[in-house]
Amino acid sequence: MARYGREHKEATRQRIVESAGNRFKQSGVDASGIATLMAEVGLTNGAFYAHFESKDDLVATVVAEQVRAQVERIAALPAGRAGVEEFIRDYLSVEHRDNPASGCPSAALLDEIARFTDATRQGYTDGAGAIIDEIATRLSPRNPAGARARSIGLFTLLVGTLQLSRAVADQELSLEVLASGIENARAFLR
Amino acid sequence: MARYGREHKEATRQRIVESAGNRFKQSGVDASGIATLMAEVGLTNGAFYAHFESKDDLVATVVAEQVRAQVERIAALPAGRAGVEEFIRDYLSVEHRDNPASGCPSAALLDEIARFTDATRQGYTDGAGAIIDEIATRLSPRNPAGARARSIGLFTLLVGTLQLSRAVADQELSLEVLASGIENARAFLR
DNA sequence: TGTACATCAGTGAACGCGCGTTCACTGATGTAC
DNA sequence: TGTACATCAGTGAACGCGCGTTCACTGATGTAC
Repeated sequence: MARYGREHKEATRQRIVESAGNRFKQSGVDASGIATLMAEVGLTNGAFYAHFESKDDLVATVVAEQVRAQVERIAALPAGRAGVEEFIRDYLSVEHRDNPASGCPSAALLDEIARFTDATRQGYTDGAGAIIDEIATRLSPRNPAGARARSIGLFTLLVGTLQLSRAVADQELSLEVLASGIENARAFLR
Repeated sequence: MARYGREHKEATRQRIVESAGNRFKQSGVDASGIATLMAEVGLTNGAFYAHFESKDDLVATVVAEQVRAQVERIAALPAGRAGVEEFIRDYLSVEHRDNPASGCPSAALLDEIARFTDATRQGYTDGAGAIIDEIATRLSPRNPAGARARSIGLFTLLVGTLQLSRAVADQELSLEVLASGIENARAFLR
């Protein structure tokens, strides 16, 4: 339709990436069709290919952007272990459990990422590495390399715990899983 | 075609459930079509509906069967903590990482299970509860209830660790994740 | 023992549907003269 | 200042395809007489 300034197309692309990120985390990638995604940002299906080569291209972009955002969320926490404590509480909260669309992409998509394209997995890998580094630095600012194993343990524990709390149909068990997770995660602070 | 004894239909159904289980864990549920699944057991698409009401019905059956098999694998381990140690080593092995089709359904499917039907999630919940009980009994035979939090922690750590090792594109990082996981998992034995 | 019939697991074509992708077109705006 | 044109983000119909599901049919076997 209209002709816009140079920044307009980039802004539209960004809206697609963000909306798709929410939708992918909520419903899974396979269940999120292009036409639906585009309708959600107020456009029609055809416009998609002015922004992305293919759905795989979008998936790679979205995964990279989502995991980058997760890195930033961690980086924005208070310094040191206090920040990690806050992270654990937020991560294993009922609110996070019940709102995958705005939550951590690893919790929502990790087992699917192994089945995506190499480009997508590479983008995820870079972000996962940054998350591990960020947590390790907070666990042991003087010797982050020595805290890598614990950092990986804390991260995988959080992801597994949130996934399990979302999967189980029993509300009581779900809450027990979250509470146990907080307890278990704190052991990694030592 | 032929008319068979009473046990034949049940055997065919079981072949579908097992083959679908492998396929679901390998490629995901959405990427596994009925016609392909049936061809894998040497039948045509139409025969599927003599065995299951719908694909959702199959998914519920497969998830319940898969998680039940995982419970049995754990139950078959040596008694006590020695069994849990063996479980950790097997679970976080390169072989398990590279063969999702024959591996743990939680590692392959956990984030998707949250998006399945209530019947499927209920079946998963029952199995997950049995896994948690089984591990807790091994961690603390005298007081399994007191070991529930650690049992949940160990299980979620294993699932998250294997998922991450499968997702990352970097072979070195993947091995580091597995090695760290073994180290971290052993902390739950204490 | 031989024949007619009932059973029913499995066949395979067809259904409507939504998928990812393509493409000729639109039309509001910025630019050139 | 006014007009003609180029730009290009977005439109929307159409494509082939595989999906889950339905259904009239097949044909080898067990059973009844």
